[in-house]
Amino acid sequence: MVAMSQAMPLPEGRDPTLATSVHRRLREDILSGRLPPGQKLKLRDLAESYGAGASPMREALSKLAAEGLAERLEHRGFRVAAAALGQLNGLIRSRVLAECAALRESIRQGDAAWEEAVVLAQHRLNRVARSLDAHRFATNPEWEACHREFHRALLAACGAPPLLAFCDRLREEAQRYRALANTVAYPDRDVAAEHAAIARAALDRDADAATALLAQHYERTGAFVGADLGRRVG
Amino acid sequence: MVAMSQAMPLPEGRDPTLATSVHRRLREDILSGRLPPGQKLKLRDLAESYGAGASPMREALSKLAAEGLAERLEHRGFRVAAAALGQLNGLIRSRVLAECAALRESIRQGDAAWEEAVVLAQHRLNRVARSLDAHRFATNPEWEACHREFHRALLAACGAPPLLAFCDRLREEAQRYRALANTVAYPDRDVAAEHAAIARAALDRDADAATALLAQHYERTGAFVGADLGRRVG
DNA sequence: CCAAGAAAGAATTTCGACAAAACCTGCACC
DNA sequence: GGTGCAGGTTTTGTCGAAATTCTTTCTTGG
Repeated sequence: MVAMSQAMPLPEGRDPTLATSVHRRLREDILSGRLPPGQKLKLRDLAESYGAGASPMREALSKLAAEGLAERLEHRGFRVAAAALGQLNGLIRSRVLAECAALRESIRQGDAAWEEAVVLAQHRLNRVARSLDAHRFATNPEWEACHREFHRALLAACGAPPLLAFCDRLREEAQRYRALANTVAYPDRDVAAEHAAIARAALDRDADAATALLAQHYERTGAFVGADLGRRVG
Repeated sequence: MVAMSQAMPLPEGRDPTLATSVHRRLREDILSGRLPPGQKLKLRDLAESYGAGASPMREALSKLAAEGLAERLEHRGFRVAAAALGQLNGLIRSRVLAECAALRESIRQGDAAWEEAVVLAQHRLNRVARSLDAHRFATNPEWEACHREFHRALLAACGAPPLLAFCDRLREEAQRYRALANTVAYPDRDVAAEHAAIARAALDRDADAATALLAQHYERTGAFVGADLGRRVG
């Protein structure tokens, strides 16, 4: 009964509007790096390639611009958001500050359910291969999803939904930078061990250690990506 | 030469597009409370009242939805974002966490220019009346602007632009809640003294004291607004 | 030869009308 | 008496073309 009354009147994404569908696809293309930073987004071409009119396209672009994944130039159209070294640094610093604050609060407030969710997320992350190919690095979407869930689980108990949404957005943008650099960067540090250390510190309610490890985790990744980005630009 | 080359090719907001113009006005109407939370936003009515077609209106609404000031319901149009007590609490907690993190970093990194900017912003805030009317509370836009600048100046040196942008957004949303409750709430606490205390602690590089005061500052305001909101709803 | 200006070309933005979905109302039926 | 279904109505979402703006190119004068 409950299931039915939930399934029928709230199908959520039952018949997504063309604008939102295009928005999702376009976002995916930007995050994956298929649309490179700075690329001009011509309405005509996009409309043709995505099979939509001008209105839904424009709506999607406007939304992307509000999310920071595209830039809008008045009367000059849209382009994919730039990806410069300076912006990467600001992004990483923001991530460290925001996530450490959320993690500290999560550790302070988290209950047993939160602990279990962290344990579970870490377990699932460990059971998935990071790369689809054993020799060459090829991003595994499933690992990416588990990775995201793990980090979200850590912060989930902070009781500040807007902050969590912000962390999600930063995570997305960071994923974009990683995708832009990933053909080269397959650093052989032990990411799983880092995750384990963070999880343990969090479960031990050692906020100082957990936040320090988390900050290190992000700054290290940022250094790799930044090095590759810098090499590519100049 | 330099002045001319700066004035001509980068007039920034020279000829704002109709969509952005409408977006600004609509946002102002939501933030000021003229459009109450939950209000249905019918495209036809809006288009008529703002003197624009469907396309720019829809684009503005889409942007507002991405910013969190409006909600989108697929195939069911838009409505002004809700303003419930639970959301207010999450908002305040987010503000406290994000701004305290930014302030701590700002205190760690701020140089002499940052100190001077803080002093200046506080001075300017003190010279403006908080209410336009001495007897009854009537929001003074100039005071609001100075208030915003003061809090921004405090965080400005943290070196994390995305985090600052996030704080701006939270500040806006908080301003909306204040506007929704302001007919009643003219608490006679000494806000100027609170600001002075925060500024002094920051300039003394006492991060613990400064963040504690800042958190108290927001939580106190939140308590007032929340009390009024609760009285109105329940 | 270089600079400034006009005109053509291309792109963005906006409008008005069309199609599709949701909503409301009234009616028959269990 | 309430439920479910058909009708019309309102509202949203989409398309294609017009209007405006930007960009580029070509010309003209110094």
